[in-house]
Amino acid sequence: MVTNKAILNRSTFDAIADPTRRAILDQLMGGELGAGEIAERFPVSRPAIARHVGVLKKAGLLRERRDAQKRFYSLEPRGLAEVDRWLQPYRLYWAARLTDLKTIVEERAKTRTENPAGDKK
Amino acid sequence: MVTNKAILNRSTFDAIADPTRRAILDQLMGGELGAGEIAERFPVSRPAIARHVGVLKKAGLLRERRDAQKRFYSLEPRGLAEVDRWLQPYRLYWAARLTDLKTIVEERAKTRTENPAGDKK
DNA sequence: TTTGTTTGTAACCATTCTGTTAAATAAAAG
DNA sequence: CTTTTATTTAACAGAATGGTTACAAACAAA
Repeated sequence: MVTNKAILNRSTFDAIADPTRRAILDQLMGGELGAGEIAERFPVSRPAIARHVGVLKKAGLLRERRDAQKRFYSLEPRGLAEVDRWLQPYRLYWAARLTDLKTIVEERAKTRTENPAGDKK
Repeated sequence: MVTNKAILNRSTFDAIADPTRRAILDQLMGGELGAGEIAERFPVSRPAIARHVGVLKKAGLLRERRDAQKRFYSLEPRGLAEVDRWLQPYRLYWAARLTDLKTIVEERAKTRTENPAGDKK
């Protein structure tokens, strides 16, 4: 048994795997939204949205604020930062095209990986 | 017949949602690997790995090279670049909030978007 | 051609999603 | 206290996912 399982928080990747949940995050980029407002923007029932929101919340991708019965949700992007960290080493492969090479350079400096194919700032 | 339902048009996000598939990608960072070599590294059967590889290939995350019966797989990072592009706007969020402020200050010292509750309707 | 090696596909099964409708919870309003 | 508003939770059906074993296909070697 290799048990190469938990490389990092599984729930984050599961959370963003679903297109509806990604769309919810996209909507929240415009700012905080109430639960009903979110549901209105999708062709599925409110309970379905409530559960999607629950998954996102559990994955730490959004924040909840309560006011009376209403619940407002906003982005908590630290969870996505985890995905970003996972992506980081792969970024070396297409690094030449990115405009923001700073983090790549830093990453490469500490982890002496393969060929340092010409990177320039 | 039986409509091979295992491998349909799946998004990149679905492909990387599975921890085994992410681990396969991680293994391939070390360089090209044969199908059998990949399977050896995991506690699941070869057919299971073959299918995971198929999903990754379908998602455009890896490339296949054939030599006799053998098949070698290597990273095709353009697919992950797609994830990176999706992540891009969110990166501004966590960057502006609390992570790696040094980089932020240097890179985009002016765009300190703290975005206060914008209800756009 | 026959045999052995390597790998993918088919069929099957258990488990996990995702969506629905109905009921429950919580707080304000009347 | 009862009703209205806002939202989640419960229960369930149907589809998708991921694992297994058995079989087929492709190719090299004998």
